[in-house]
Amino acid sequence: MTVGVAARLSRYLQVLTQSKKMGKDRISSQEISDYTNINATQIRRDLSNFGRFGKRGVGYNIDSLLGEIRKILRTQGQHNIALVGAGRLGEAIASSPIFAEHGINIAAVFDNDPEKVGGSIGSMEVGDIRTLPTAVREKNIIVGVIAVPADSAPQVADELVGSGVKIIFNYSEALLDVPHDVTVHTSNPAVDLLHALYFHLT
Amino acid sequence: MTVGVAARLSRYLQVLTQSKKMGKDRISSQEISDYTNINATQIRRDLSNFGRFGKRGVGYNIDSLLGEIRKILRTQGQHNIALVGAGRLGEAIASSPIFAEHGINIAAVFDNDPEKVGGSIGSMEVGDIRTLPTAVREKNIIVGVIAVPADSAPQVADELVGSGVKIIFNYSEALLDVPHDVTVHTSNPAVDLLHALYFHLT
DNA sequence: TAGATTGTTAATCGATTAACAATC
DNA sequence: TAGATTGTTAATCGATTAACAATC
Repeated sequence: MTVGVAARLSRYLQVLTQSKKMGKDRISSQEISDYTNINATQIRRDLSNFGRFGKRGVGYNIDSLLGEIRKILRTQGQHNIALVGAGRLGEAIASSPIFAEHGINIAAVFDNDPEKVGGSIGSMEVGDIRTLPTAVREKNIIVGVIAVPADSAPQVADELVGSGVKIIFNYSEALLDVPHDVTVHTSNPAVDLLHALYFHLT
Repeated sequence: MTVGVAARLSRYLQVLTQSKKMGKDRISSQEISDYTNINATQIRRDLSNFGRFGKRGVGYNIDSLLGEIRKILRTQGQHNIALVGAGRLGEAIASSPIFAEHGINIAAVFDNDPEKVGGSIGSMEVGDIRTLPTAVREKNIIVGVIAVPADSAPQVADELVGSGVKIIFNYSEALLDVPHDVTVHTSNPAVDLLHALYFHLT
């Protein structure tokens, strides 16, 4: 499977999850297209790579399609992730239902500020960053989320990599140097905004 | 210009901005590639569409390339945006330097909670959501950022659209229905995480 | 000069789309 | 049956990559 297909399947998953919440029980490729801006033919083609999940003239059953896509993406189980940074952004991430909804469990929160260590975020205690390696090993964590200011981000990235984390979500604007077997996703709303503006102005 | 090219140019801009901060004054396509995971040939090809900005054997001058890309994306000036939601996420967004660095100015913050209206975020006063249409008109705002819980997001989207906003950044997991001339970018870290995990597990 | 890196060509591959028969 | 929507084909387009001459 290519990167593109997996990324799109994840987005279908979100639309299905939300549509289910809104009480719908079936959906057409055209409806998914309206929400994702992905062409309806592309959606049907992506799904038909893996089986015949729809009913002609009717659409897709939301529950059964959710199950099929989860099976394809192997996101049935729980995944533990570590959050580094107990500031405003860290709090916002920890309190968001977005992760839990997709079986992603924030298993540990860390900070290097002694003022914050020992405090709590949601129901979790903020741990000292020096206990990161132990937590990563014990809780089988492969994903780390960086929610610290840009100037501390490179050091946090080193610590995550040193602890054995293989996927890093970087919410700072810093550039991170990591080994080739580690994946970095940098999330920068300003960058997205720039190209959205470009097309608006054109 | 296609969507892809504009999106990539925006990412080059981020790498250049950060590299400049780190004191570098030139950069090669290979270095940009290391940070973005975009193929170096692709980067050179994207840039050479618009001119010959590099020096063979040397690379690109960071200052001059920054200027060229800003010219191409027309992001020279200031853009005013409206932020709706003065909770933890709203505060995190308002206090982040990411937007200011790219000439994006958070011109107004709104909330519907009377407890929060009149309070301040950074140096800005939180306005009543009912004053949104006036602010959008007076400050020439075309971008709205939604940082409220999913259940209020659809209503906020309606109010933004009604006020004349044309680009919405949605940080809730809600699905938004908007007219065709309005662009919605939904930012969902959990969705990104799912497909990152897929490739790790494979 | 020798080494490095751009700019560009040519070839390949995946994404996108329109169209429509199949069928619920 | 009539209407709707899937699954699939065929054609097109843009992205990606390797390779390398040009040139700093």
